[in-house]
Amino acid sequence: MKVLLADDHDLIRQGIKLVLNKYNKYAKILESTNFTNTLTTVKNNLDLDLIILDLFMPGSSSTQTIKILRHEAPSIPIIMLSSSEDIEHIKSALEFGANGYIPKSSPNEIFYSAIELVMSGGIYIPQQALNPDRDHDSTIESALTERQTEALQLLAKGKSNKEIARMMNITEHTVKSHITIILNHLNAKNRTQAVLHAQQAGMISSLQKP
Amino acid sequence: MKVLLADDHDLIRQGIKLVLNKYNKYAKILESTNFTNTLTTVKNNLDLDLIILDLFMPGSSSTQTIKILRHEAPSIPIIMLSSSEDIEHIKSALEFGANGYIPKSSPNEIFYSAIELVMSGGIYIPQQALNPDRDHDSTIESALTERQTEALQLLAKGKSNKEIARMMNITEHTVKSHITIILNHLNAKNRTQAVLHAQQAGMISSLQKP
DNA sequence: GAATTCCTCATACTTATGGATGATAAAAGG
DNA sequence: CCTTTTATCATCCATAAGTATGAGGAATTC
Repeated sequence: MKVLLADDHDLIRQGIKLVLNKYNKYAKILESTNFTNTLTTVKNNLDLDLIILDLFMPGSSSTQTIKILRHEAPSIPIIMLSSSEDIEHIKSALEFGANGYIPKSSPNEIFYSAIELVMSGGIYIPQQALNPDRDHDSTIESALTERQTEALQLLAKGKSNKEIARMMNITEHTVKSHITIILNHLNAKNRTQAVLHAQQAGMISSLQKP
Repeated sequence: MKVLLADDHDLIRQGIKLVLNKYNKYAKILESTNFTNTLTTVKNNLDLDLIILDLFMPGSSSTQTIKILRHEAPSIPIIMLSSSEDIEHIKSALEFGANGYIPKSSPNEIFYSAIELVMSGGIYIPQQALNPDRDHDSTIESALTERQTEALQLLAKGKSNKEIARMMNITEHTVKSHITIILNHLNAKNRTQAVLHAQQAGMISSLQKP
């Protein structure tokens, strides 16, 4: 297996190399740290099995990079890497021909799996690219108290005030009090917006069932 | 982890159980071998983490099955299984709300990885399901009509009925008509749930700011 | 001990949502 | 031509959601 690792951060390249080596002990790993370097490496190694590409690399915009690489090597799978979880960039990367996108914050298992699937010809789209990210703590979050946060979690499951009241063992009145504060804090005009904003701010625990 | 394994072939269920057990030693695996059985099991176990569904099972057509299951449990990930690699079937399965599709011929590693990724919230699309025009067909839409879909998009931005009415150039009455149908279709009790279910089903262009 | 914050509950009111039901017109398809 | 689907609008009604305002008790902080 021959992989190109295009990222300008030494540390990250190091980490990925470890993962790749676990995935395949005999993987041949090429590296590049800027755009021109990446491009020439690709041109000279059209037998690459995979390109792992940082979203932000000196020398070219992310979409441009993908576009050009796709043109040079239409059949080599490209996995995008990014520390930021900027949704627009992810979207355009996938549109321009990337085969997968992996947030750098992904646990190793996800990383393995995504590489495996993309190498086998599939496309992997992570949760974050579908629903806005939820990993970084926000300034808004600290503004909500414990009970308010509890209410928000239930709100974010689509529960009604009555249901929330029952589940939190308080009256509907109190729920309304909480919700009003939540709406204000999230700058939302109604509960649906509150949920959306909360999702965007990463304030909602991810693995819950409605 | 609680998984429903819906397949009428003993052998296949056996094999999948092995894979699942490797994936998670303590996975609780339910089984069903026909459509009605599958449906009741789902209804009685809305806390399922995953449904693995054979494309061809006695009692219902494949798309119908997906459709109905999606309706009953809009937020449970569904992975389709199939021995045929009929592209049309794969496509319609994905269109009707499956979160992933795995050919039975897949090597175990792919199988394992796909389960992992779908469970973590992503969508896995295998090579077979992709045609030349990859940007056009990746939209996962449902049986909602055009105007209903439009309304849903606005709903999913947290807009009120009044706002939706203004933006769609119709009366609030009509908006309500649309929304009522949307709620039914998504098996949601209120608009917030509708948005959540639609997000899960991949029915919203979720890359938009609220 | 006083002030503050949080949680709780309450009343009263306005507006939003959602369901039931039905009518009309246009378009599509047999 | 007839049927079905879709989109539109409508009325009536019940319930949900949201706002304003205040008040009491517990815990915390100053």
